[in-house]
This record gives sequence, C-alpha cells and structure tokens, in this order.
Amino acid sequence: MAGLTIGQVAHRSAVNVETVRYYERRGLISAPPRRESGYRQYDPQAVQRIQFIKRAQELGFTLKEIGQLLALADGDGSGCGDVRDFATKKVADVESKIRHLQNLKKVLTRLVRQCSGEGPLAGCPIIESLAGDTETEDGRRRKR
Amino acid sequence: MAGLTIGQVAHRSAVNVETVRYYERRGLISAPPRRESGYRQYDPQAVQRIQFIKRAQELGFTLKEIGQLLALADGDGSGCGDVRDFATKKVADVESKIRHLQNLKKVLTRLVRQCSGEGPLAGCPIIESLAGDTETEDGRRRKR
DNA sequence: CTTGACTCCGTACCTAAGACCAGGGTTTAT
DNA sequence: ATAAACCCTGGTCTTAGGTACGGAGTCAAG
Repeated sequence: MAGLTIGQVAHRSAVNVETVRYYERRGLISAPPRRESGYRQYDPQAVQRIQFIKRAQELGFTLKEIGQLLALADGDGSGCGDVRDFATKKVADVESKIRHLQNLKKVLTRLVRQCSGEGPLAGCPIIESLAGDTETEDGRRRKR
Repeated sequence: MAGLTIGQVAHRSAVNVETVRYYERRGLISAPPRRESGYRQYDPQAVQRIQFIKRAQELGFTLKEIGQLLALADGDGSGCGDVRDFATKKVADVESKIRHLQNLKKVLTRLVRQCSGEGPLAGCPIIESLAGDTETEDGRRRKR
C-alpha cells in the first residue's frame, strides 16, 4: 500500500481534495503516478510540498510567486541568494501596503474626529467630505 | 439640451462609460430618465454622486459598503452618528489589516536576516522554514 | 454482494470591480 | 447627406484562489 490517495494527502495537509488537484493543474505539485484504476498515488513528500505552499501563502506570497519559489527550490542552478532576494522584495511589498493602509487610516480617523456624531445627516462632515465640491469643466471631446 | 449624456458624465467623473452603467446596475446611482432614442439623460448631480463613490473607494470602502453609505445619505431616518459608526468600523478594519501585515513583515524580515544569501539552496533557512517538519498523524476516516 | 466512502474528469460557479466586444441605432458637424 | 462620434443591450472576459456539481467508476468492509 505504498502511496497516499488524494484524500489522505488532502487531509494531512488540511486542504480540500479539489485544492490538491488545483495545485496540480497550476503546476505547483507534479502529477503523481497512477494506479491501474487511475487513482493518484502520492508520495508522502507531496504533503510536505503542500504545507510549504500553505506556509508561503500565509507569509503573503501569491500562488504565482510560490510557483517561482518552488521552481527555485527545485531547480539546480539557483542558490540561497535568489531566495533571499525574493523574500526581500516581498518585504518591500508588504511595507508599501502598510504605508498605504496607514495613510488610509489617517484620513479616516481625521474624518471621524471631525464628526460629532450628533445631529442630522445634512452637514455631516464625513458625507460632505465625500460629496466634495470640485466643479470639473466639460471635457466633451466631440467635434462641434 | 438639459441633461448630460452618459459619456459626458463619465468624462466629468473620470470613469468609463461602462463603469457608470455598472454603478446603475449595482444600484449605486439611480436609473436616469431616457430620451426618445433611449439615451440616458443625466442630471449634473450624477457626477457628484459618482465622485462620492470614487472618493469613498479611495478610502478603502467597497462598493457594497458604499451602497450602504449612500443609503444612509439618501435615507431620511438616519443621522450623522450612523455615518460615523460606519467610518469607525472601517478604521478598525484598516487597523486590523495593518496589524496583519506588520506581523507578516516581521516574520519575513526575520527569515531574510537568518539567510546569509550565500551558498547553495540546501540549507537555506528560508526554504527550510517553509518546508517545515511537522509530521501530522494520519487522519483517514474511512472504515477499515 | 452490497453499501458507503472514495476517486475520476470536466465544467461551471464564486467574489470584486469593472473592461471589452458585437451588432445594431442615433446625433451632430460639415 | 455622410461620416465620425456617440449610445444602446447583452454577453463574455479578466485576476486569484479556489469550491461545487454531476455522472461514472473503484475500493474495502460486513
């Protein structure tokens, strides 16, 4: 009984069966050999690989990036430095997202602070701020 | 020539024509009257409304949330406080996302720090950390 | 041998927020 | 009058990461 069924692999890696097949389609895990019946027969390594994918996802990598990461890990030519570059780029990514959100938060907080929370809607600083008052000139490009 | 065409509205609010129609389908802007020909005839107010939507989007609100926000703004019963609650909840939202990303960053940074960036792949701390080593027990639920 | 659990494949569906296209009809400038 | 620019509907396509379904075949236990 060498080899795991897809269901066993899925359960051990805490994902759905469909997810395993999906990863195969995406090329993240290689197509395993089959039994006579056509059933996939997995090496226990497959579980490791899926867990790798899941952990990398938790770190904010997309499946596409994980594919590249796995290619590095599988490939021969690359070294540790390539992997580090990858992770470094991701850190910059995350930092940029954080900055964006912090700016958002600042603006939102300011709006909330300006709003007393009392009185009717008319005059609510939040609504007014969103409504804005920029009058754009006509931009019809049509010939006249 | 009272009323703007959809193209004029789109241009003035700096969105695509399709976007305007999409917002109408989503119920974010009301369906305007039509000419004989079937052409939509917009009030200039429509531009304001779309700008409202766009600004709210920039603040991180989804269209669904913006729909609720607009319902507040349109509805009669609600007051400024409801709007403030909304924005406050969004701030909490954003804060939670920031915390998550900061945690991500911490983990990634630690990984990068641990990695010399030299040498071959085998033994790269980043790869090893992702590969992990948790041995999960079998969870086959099938009768035997 | 039956039954229930499992697996196969392909395809469709989901969320978000639109973009784009085809095949028509309309408006307007010249 | 003609051509360019515009508008209509309705449908499909996109990205990401899966989930779900249907009909069929398979496997193991009682």
